[in-house]
Amino acid sequence: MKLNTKSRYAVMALADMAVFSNANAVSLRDISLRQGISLLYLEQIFLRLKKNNIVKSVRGTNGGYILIKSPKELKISDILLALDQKVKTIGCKKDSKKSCNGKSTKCITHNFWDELDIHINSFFENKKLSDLLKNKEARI
Amino acid sequence: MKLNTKSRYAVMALADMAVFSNANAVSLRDISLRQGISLLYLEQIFLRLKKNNIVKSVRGTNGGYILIKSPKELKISDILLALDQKVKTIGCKKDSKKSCNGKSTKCITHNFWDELDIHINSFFENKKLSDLLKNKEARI
DNA sequence: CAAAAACTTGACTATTTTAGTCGGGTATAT
DNA sequence: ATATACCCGACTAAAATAGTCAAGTTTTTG
Ligand code: FES
Ligand code: FES
Repeated sequence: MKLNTKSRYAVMALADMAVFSNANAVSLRDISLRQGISLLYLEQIFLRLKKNNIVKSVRGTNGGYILIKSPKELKISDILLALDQKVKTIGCKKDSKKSCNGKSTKCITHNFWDELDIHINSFFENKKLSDLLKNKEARI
Repeated sequence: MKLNTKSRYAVMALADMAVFSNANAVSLRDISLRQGISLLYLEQIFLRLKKNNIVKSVRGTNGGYILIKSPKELKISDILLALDQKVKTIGCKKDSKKSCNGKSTKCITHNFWDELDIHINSFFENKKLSDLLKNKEARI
């Protein structure tokens, strides 16, 4: 039950932006240096963040990325969604007629996994990017 | 963010046992047929459940497995633990001196992931196997 | 204008993890 | 005896993941 690194880095990078942008664009190069994440990897991640309207870009010298929403408004669930990091603890589709084992009825554990998904998703729904910044001592 | 099938099948199989055992041992063959899980795979799973004292076995004809605790007492977290399905949403070790990016201080997001782990683990801690059986209509 | 900074994009690959199988056991009830 | 059912380590194919590469385009600044 692990989160993939793409999502982890995305949250990390956006948190970095929230701290270090002073209404300026933040370049991936700077984030890469501060957070120790590969620049090439960040590019790939920000491509998706941009496509999903989490950030907007400024090209050219002194360019970089800018958060579209304020950290107080940006939900962690928005970030994960942008990276296709769905919280689906099992493969069985909620709306499909087929159960996880190919039978026509839902299996004995189905409702339980549904509850789990809701439990986890609500955590991400209720957390804002700004919530991560509260104890700034923890920052690098 | 997915649960692996081993854990999923383990919960499913144990729920099956809770429903169909009448103080008798339940054979893997029966579980396999009822739940549509490969017998060979079940054997591998129950090996671990046995080693971790979730079930005990009865060999020979009419043998099978028996739940050690009652479904009311068996926590889902116990089951996951038996299968090494740790809920560790990131790789960073809690107690280690090293952060996720190799630096000596904890990264900006560290506490957040810790909270997430606690959130998910408490869900599994508070659910008992018997909780899955409440709406028996859902069973196959 | 030239050059550097920085974003854009798709494709590509090595590694790791996962899911599931195989083969050859051993114990026990009837 | 023999069928049933647990025991156990090793093995493999397929999928997911993490991360790289190559070849751009755009904009600022000297
Ligand atoms: S039918 Fe949905 S999890 Fe089994
Ligand atoms: S230091 Fe623990 S998650 Fe980054």
